[in-house]
Amino acid sequence: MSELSHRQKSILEAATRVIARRGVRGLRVEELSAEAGVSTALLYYHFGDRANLLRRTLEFISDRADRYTGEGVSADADPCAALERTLLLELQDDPDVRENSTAWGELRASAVFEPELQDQLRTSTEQWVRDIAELVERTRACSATPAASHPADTAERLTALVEGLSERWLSGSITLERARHLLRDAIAAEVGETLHTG
Amino acid sequence: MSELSHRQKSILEAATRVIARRGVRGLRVEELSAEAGVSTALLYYHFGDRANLLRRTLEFISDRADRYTGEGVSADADPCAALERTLLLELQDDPDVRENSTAWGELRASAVFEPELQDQLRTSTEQWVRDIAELVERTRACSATPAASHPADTAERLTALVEGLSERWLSGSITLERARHLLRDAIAAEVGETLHTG
DNA sequence: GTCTATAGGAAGATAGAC
DNA sequence: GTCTATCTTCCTATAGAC
Repeated sequence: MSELSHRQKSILEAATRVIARRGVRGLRVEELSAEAGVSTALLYYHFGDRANLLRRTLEFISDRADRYTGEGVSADADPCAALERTLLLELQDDPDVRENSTAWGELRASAVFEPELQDQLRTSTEQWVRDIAELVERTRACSATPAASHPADTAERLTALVEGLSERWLSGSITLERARHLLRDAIAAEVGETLHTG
Repeated sequence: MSELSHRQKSILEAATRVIARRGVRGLRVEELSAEAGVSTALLYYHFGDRANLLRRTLEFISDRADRYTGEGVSADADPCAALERTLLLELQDDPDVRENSTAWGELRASAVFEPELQDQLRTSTEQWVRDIAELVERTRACSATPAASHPADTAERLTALVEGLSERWLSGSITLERARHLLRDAIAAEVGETLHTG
C-alpha cells in the first residue's frame, strides 16, 4: 500500500530471494543485509524490526503474484488455452517461478502460526481464485462437455490443487513433469475435454 | 525404526504438540521440555541435539499418520463410503486431526529447505497415495460412471488436493465447511457419482 | 536416567559518527 | 540515509551432582 523507495524495494527483492533460499524460518537479518548489499542497521532504519520486515516482504510477494497472474490472463485471446497455460505457469523449472512459489509457500506455512499474516494471505488467495474463476467461466464457451460445478468451486479446487502439487514438487516428493501431468488432467476433468486434447 | 522407550515416546508426543502450536521454526527446546514435563538436559541425553530431535519427531509424525490411515481403510466394509470418509478425516475440527495436519504441514514446508527430510516425506506420501489408490480401485466397483484416470493418478490428485485445502484451512483462508464441500465434489468427480449422492 | 545450574554462542537490535 | 561497532537477549548445549 505505502509507497516504496527504490532502496526499500531492492531490500524486499533481496528478502524474497533469501526466503526462497532459506525459508522464512531460516532468514537471518545478517544474511539478508549481505544479499541486499547494505548494513543491518539500514534494515532496521527502514523496517523497524524483523517481524515487520517479514510482514512487508510477504505483502510484497503477494502483490507481485497478483500482478503476474493478472497480466497473463487478460492478454490471452483463447480462453481455453489460457486457463491451462496460466495454471501451468506455476509449475515450471524456472528460477523466478521457483522463487515465487517457494516464497508463497512460506507465506502460507507461516500464516498458520502468525494470525497477523492471515488477512494478507486470504485476500491474495481470493484474488487469485477470482481471476481463475473468470477464466473458467470463459472456458465453458469452448468446452465439449457440460459444466458440473460453479466456476468459483472449480477455480478454488484447481488453485488448491496447484498449491498442493507445487509443495510436493518443491519438497522433492514428485517430479515437475508428474505434477504438470496431474494438473493438466485435472483441468481437463474440471472444464471438460477441450478441442486440443479430445 | 529404532525402538522407542516410553519416555522417548512421550517426548516425541510433546514435540508434536509444540510443533502444532508454534511450528518447527518456533519450537524452543525449553518450551518442549516444559510440555514434556522433563528437563532440557534429558532431551539432549535422549536425542543428542535439536536437529536430531526434530528429525525424529517428524519421523514419528509420519509413522503415526501411516498407522492412522492404514487402520481406517482396511476396517471398512463399503469401499465407496470409505474413500470419502478416509479423505474427509483429514479435514475435521478435532484437536488431534488439527495437530496432526499442522505438524504434517510443517514437515512438508521444512523439507523444502532441508533435503535430509525429503526422503522421509516422500516415502510417507507415497505410502498414503498407495493406500488411497487401493481404495479408489475398490470404489470403481460401485461407481455409476466409467473410470477416467488410473487409480494412482486419481489418488495422487486427491491427496494433493487434501493437502492444499488443509493448508488453506489451517492458515485461515477458507472455512472448514467449504474445504469439505470442495473435497467431496472433487471425489465425486474423480470416481464418478456414487449411489448416495445421486 | 534425570536434575540444577550455567557456559557459550548466535542472532536481533541499537548507539553514534558521518 | 547509511555505516561501523557493539550491546543484549535469547536459546542451544553441557558439566556435574544425584
